[in-house]
Amino acid sequence: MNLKELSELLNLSQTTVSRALNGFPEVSERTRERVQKAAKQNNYAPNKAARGLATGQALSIGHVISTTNQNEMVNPVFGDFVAGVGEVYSKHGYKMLLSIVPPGEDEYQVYRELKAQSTVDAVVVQSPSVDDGRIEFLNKLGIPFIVHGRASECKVPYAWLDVNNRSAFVRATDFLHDLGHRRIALLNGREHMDFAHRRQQGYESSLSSHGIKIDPSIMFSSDMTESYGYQRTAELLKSDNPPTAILTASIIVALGARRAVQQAGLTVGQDISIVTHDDRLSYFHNTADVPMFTATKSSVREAGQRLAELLIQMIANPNMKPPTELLEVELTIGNSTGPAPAN
Amino acid sequence: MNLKELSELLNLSQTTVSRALNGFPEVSERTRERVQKAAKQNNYAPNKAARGLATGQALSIGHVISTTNQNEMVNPVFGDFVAGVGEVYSKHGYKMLLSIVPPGEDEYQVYRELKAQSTVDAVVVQSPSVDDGRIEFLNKLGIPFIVHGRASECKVPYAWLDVNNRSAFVRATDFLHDLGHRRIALLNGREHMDFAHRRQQGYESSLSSHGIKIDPSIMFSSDMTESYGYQRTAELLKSDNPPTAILTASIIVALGARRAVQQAGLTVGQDISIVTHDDRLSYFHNTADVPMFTATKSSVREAGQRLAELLIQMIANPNMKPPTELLEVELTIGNSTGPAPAN
DNA sequence: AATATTTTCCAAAGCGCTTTGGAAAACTCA
DNA sequence: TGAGTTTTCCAAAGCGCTTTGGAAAATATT
Repeated sequence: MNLKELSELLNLSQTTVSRALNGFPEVSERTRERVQKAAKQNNYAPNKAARGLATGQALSIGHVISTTNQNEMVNPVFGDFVAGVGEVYSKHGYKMLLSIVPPGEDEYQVYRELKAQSTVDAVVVQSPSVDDGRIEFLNKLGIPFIVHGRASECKVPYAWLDVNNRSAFVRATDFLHDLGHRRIALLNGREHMDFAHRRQQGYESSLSSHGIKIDPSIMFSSDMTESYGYQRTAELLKSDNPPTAILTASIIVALGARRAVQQAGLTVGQDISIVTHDDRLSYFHNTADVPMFTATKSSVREAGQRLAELLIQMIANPNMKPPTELLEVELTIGNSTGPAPAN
Repeated sequence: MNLKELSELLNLSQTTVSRALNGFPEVSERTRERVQKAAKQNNYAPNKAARGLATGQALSIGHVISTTNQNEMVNPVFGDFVAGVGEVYSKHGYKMLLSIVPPGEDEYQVYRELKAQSTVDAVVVQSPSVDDGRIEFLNKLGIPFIVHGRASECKVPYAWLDVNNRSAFVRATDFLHDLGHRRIALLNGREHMDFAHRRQQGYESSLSSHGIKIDPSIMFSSDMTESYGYQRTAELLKSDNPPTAILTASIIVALGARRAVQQAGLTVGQDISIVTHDDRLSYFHNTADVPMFTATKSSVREAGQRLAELLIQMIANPNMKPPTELLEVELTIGNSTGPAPAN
């Protein structure tokens, strides 16, 4: 069923039917109701391509995921982020267009094509690195976009929504310091990723403000896997001067760290404290009465929702200045921390 | 730059330019090269809406994810599956269209709209339940689709690609039996999910064939979270008649189980054996020289790739009978299993 | 009753592409 | 050389929608 058929069925012109459905004022309520009812009954909906062609809008938002950079899909955060974003898209009639860049192909070329083909109205940039080139590129290309995270070294204005990773890790480190910990290890994500870079800044800033010297030998940076948490922690525990506390970048890493601690016959929260960042992923409920881990929490799903809202505002209002938003984390005390051992 | 402008630039008709770019034979090689070069230089690509309108093809494939059914996005497998699928889509010029159904809204209505609007050429059905209604619905709706998994109770023919979950769990259980284990617990996924249902069948079938009575008190079914693995295992270990081996549905659950075992002061692979299914997610490398867990392995990413290829074949060839494909798993021996304790 | 104003509707253009049905040009062959 | 073939190209229709510019009908104003 297309517009022509529907209008013939109703003995109306295509214009009137279109206007009735799109809420234009120059059609009587009686007619509008009649049209809407018929559309529903006949399961009519305007052809997306035709509508897009006529209006110049794609009603789609692009997410380009590169797998050459293997880290992207290592990202367990992806599912929850997409769920948050997509929910809001749906409410506003937008579709999410996911483009996976196969290994060996050029991510920028994908953006160029999206632009040339008018496939999307805007794009979302995920997992920015410290000096992410996509921001400058997309600005030049002239396609509206928003970044989930930031790129520290990028000084031009652009739209972003980020968690305050720096303050989160300041607070986490301060918290451990208050418990008497003086030797605190850091199991960070890859350091070229902006979020990891900022967390490290927070960690170092807190230590410095308490007069503790920064010791690169207990600071690590890697993909955030369980075995990474396990390996580094096991090594640390065996070292000459083991830490009394560990700061990890994700629950997965924290699980690995905990495994190493237990295997060493020590108790988490007594012999060794662990604080982790927690993206509140739906399959890691760190939310018992007393949570498993003391954590800086921030829901990646809610971040996605908010980011989508900002982006849709930008599309509706192309001349607005790029919005930015910084989300603060919540520090929740769980079972994984306690006073530094007397020693 | 659109087709008209490009053709004027080249002093050719739009037809000729279009044909040159789309590989039609009735244009000379010299002209074709000239056109292709100009297109590249001017960064021309055909407008997607216009092309879709003219050809009747959307060049998009839909994935509809319902969040009312919270389990879907709890699914940590999502990211890797999408990566596999998307890679293949890209190679064939397809885009992936992700539609998140917000809580409280009707998933079927989303499919109806996709159909009415001709937004997609086909859809992928993920995470089918035992009696999944989507299969019958989509058959009636008349939109090509393929299921990742199967629906045991659905008897009409439909396209699917699945892992042989039954045989996987037969093998895993047999393996434990061969090691002398007689009391084997099952930490399954939600039982209405088809994959979980089939795994349970495999488990039960193996036990029965060895004359072991099935004991529902050591069989569990839940969302596959770490704390689920931990809780159930902790309880099992405290029970009167604890198992000597545990079969888990995912690495995440296995990690929880391992935590409980260690906390009870026991050793995995000695006091208690664990076998898990492993979807080979990119952020859980269970691939050391000797892997952490003995596991039935099957890459969800590769499954996605293969499934995408099947679906694209179906689109190209609408009358083919629905393809089906069953992937066998690999059983790899890791550190988490050993002979049943003498006792 | 005649005119002005508002409400209600429509015909047709245009969005950018593909594709049909030919025409012109170039080439064969008798 | 003239008729038939092939190669090379084009004008124009059509995909299904939105939207412009008016016309007809209904209502208000003098």
